[in-house]
Amino acid sequence: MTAKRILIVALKHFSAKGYDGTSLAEIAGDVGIKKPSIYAHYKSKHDLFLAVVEEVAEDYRNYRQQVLLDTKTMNFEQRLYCIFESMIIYFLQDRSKMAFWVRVWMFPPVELRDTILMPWKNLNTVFVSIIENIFQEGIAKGEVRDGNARDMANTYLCLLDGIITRVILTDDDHYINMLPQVWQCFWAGAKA
Amino acid sequence: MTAKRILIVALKHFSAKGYDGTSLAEIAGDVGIKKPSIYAHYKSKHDLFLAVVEEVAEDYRNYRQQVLLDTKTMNFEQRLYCIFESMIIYFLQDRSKMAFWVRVWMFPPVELRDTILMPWKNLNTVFVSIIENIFQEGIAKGEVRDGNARDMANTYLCLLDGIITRVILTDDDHYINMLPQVWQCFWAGAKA
DNA sequence: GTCTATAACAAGATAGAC
DNA sequence: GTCTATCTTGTTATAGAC
Repeated sequence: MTAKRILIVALKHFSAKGYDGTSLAEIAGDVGIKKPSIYAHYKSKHDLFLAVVEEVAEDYRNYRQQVLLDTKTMNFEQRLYCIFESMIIYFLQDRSKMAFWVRVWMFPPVELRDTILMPWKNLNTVFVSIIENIFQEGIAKGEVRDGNARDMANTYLCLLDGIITRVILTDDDHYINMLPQVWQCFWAGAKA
Repeated sequence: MTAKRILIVALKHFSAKGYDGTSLAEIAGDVGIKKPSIYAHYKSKHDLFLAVVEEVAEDYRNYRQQVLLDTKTMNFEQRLYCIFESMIIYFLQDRSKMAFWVRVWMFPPVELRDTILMPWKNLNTVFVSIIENIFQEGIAKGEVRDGNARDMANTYLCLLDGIITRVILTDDDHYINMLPQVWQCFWAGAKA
């Protein structure tokens, strides 16, 4: 199906050069068709971009849900680390997808900002709550030190974002290799 | 000086809409001049953009150096937290500058990628080393738990990046308010 | 230094043949 | 569904008057 091929190529271009930096002619050329043919599948550039966003968001939702399900029986540290690692691996396995993802959420095209950001904020709020609950259970069972579960969840997610941020800026596997050490620092703390 | 006014307005537009999403006509209009007048001060759009990058980088370099100097006499936790907080405050005090900064380093315009990223990588490497040294001293003096100083420095910087990332996505002061709690989580660890 | 006018071009989008 | 041809608009950039 041509529509799908356009979608895949569009993702690659949008992730590398952004919405404004990508032309439909480039996408068409890469697909092997001419520019006007795109309009047989998507009614505008906006429309194509939103389709890519939806595709990527759907994929992410499914993956995240699966990870949360697969780790359900683990103990707290194991589960938190496994979720942590899985999210990094998800983004690393397809750097185009990762770059697109981060670029869209941080710097969406102005005209589409509200359309795009609304569902994401919800997606994020849900995730904070889930992680918070895991910390809460950990505290209740004595596997996590006493403290505010929401603060811990936010720290956890900031650390996750930070690693993803730095992974985007490097081409090597430096940050995936030091994941266990970073986790160890978070888990054990810095205090003597 | 008109050149300076153009620079300030350009920063605002580039940070909100990116390089490709900003036209010289918009900038000129906001400054109160016509589009061709910009060429009396900057020889191209590239040139103007690079001037903004240099301005922002210079400001950041100076600020960071000052912070490192001002905190030199503090004890380790105090100093690490103070640097941490200062960097967040720096970006919060001017959200335009923060957004521009992050956007440029994460998603520079493709044609300027190499020009822009080379000096930044160096800027970052230096910072990692400085933070690593502080952790190293902390370990030596027993104020920081025994461990790898470089890993701690990387964790520290990932957390910093993560907070900045999340601050960009929210309009309120949520993340600056919970800074002490996030720091507490990092410093004390999550382990029971 | 700033302006008007304009060149030169690339972009998104549409019409209509096949 | 894909093409060629075309429209319209917006872009960077320059020429030359004031």
